[in-house]
Amino acid sequence: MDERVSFVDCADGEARQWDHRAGCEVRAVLDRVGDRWSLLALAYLAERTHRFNELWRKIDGVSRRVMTVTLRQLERDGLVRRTVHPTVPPRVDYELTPLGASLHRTVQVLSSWSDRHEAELAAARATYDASVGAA
Amino acid sequence: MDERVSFVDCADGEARQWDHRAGCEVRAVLDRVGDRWSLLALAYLAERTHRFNELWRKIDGVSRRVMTVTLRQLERDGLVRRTVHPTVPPRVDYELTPLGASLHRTVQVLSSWSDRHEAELAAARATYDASVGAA
DNA sequence: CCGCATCCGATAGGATACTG
DNA sequence: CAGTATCCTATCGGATGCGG
Repeated sequence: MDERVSFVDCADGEARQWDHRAGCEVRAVLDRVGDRWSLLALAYLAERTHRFNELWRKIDGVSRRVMTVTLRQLERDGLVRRTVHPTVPPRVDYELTPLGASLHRTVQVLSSWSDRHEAELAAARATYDASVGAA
Repeated sequence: MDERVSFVDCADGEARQWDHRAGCEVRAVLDRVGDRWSLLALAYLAERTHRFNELWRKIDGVSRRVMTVTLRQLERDGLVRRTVHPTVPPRVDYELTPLGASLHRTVQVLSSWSDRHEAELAAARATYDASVGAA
């Protein structure tokens, strides 16, 4: 039997910056959407197309610079389509690609897990912290 | 109809450092296992119980300090159980809790998505980079 | 309106040396 | 063996101001 669990071992067709099979598959996703804002942007765009400022205001808390960077990364990965309307003033629409929608749906599974188990996590933390404080 | 997608809107029973409904549920998970090593540790522990150095050597690339911190966090969240054997030399076993195993299984869904779509992601990036280089 | 450039602080995480 | 302590760097992301 294999000594490694599935997503640990991987084909690593293309070398990553962190070599030696570092949980390649999941990491590939997490390295993209594991940051603070990507998933949130994905979520809003899953509803409907948004303009830049529109999205920026909804996510309020992110700086414009980071909003831009985030969207660019998502665009680069083919998760989001960016459409520039050459009007005055300029108008840029962001919408999910089918790939992005697919990822969004997949992430909901994690979201759902979190939802179902957040009480357990909180309880575990409380127990742990108590035992540490007692010690 | 609701203007927000499910995991964007949340009860936020407990305030987070980043207020205003920041994709709470997914973030709750990602804030724990979204780092560089947690998922990898989870993966190895899903195979079987490991001793500290055993795990540390497998994940090779992580420093001992960070390995410790990572495992402590997982323990605090109730995902990993830490057992100290009062022997000489000391021996500490780490194993997944049922909750940890559950999370691991859930994360595999993401892993699987990444597996199925990594080609598309790579293609999208290639296209994007080419169009940027051409411009 | 959109987004880039610059600056700057916070933090994750690596290297190394030391301890029970 | 299983950590802890200290130091240090790299990266992320916020603030602000300019430019098309």
